[in-house]
Amino acid sequence: MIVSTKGRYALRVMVNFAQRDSAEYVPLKEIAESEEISQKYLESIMAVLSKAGFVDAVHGKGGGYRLNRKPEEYTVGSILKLTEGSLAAVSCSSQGPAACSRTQCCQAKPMWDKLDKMIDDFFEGITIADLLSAYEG
Amino acid sequence: MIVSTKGRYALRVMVNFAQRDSAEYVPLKEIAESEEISQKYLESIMAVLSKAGFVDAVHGKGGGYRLNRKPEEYTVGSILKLTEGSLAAVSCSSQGPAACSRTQCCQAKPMWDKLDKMIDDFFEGITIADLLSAYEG
DNA sequence: GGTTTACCTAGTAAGTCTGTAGGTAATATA
DNA sequence: TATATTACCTACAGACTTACTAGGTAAACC
Repeated sequence: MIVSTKGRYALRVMVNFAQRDSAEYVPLKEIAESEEISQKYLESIMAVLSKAGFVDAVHGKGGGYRLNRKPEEYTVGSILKLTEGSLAAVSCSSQGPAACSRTQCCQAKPMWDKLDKMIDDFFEGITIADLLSAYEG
Repeated sequence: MIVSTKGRYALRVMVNFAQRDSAEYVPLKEIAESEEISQKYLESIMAVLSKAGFVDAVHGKGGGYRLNRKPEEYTVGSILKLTEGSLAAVSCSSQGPAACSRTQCCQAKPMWDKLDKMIDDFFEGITIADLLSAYEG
């Protein structure tokens, strides 16, 4: 599996926002109920989206969250990379602690690299606006 | 991440076999040392490959494992699906306990389906023979 | 001051990943 | 027949991830 509930919930929430009046702030509670997602769990997801500047947030009554760009300006890739951390097909090809010592001689490396690029291109080619209009590829 | 060490080890082992005399049986110990994989962990992977008929196995001295087809007859997809269980991009689109109740109205479903097909086509289009000859796509 | 909202830290039960440990069964060789 | 060599089997375990829950604090509005 490449995309967990965290990324999928983030996408659903962004689509939900996109379906509403773009000027209106919607409280987390309302989104959570509308999407049947645990309110507390959704908090952690909204925190990520808010911190990254994907949504505006205001406190207090009448507050909540709203998109700050047009739906077509959010790629699915940008949302998934933000919430999932990485969309890499294998852990070994990345830099860092999981990096593989056989990278130099790995006969599968070009395959993983090509797959990573294919997946990235795929997700970067789809926007929230595409999902809104019942995306069919 | 979509492919864990289990699947990657399986691929490496299959490539290792393909580089040897196809008639010769190679003991697990030798493969494990050659690939620097834990012998005990590799046992569990070979058990899967053997049970599925991907390799022949014989007990006793002079025994071990060997391929029973030509390298070009093993797709990467068949090996990964066998060892990983599934290559699905999301858990919710599959049948079974993880199935999503929103399948009917899910606006992202066509996207996941298309991605799954893309990944499947990708892996089914590459064979062990391709990896042998330094696959470059 | 009180309500409504976002924001923050911490914990946790269940599952997965990556192995280990210790045996039994089959085959070849002496 | 005895012994070594190999595959095969069951069970466990520590670290990590996933998908939450619990309980607060801070900001904005009335």
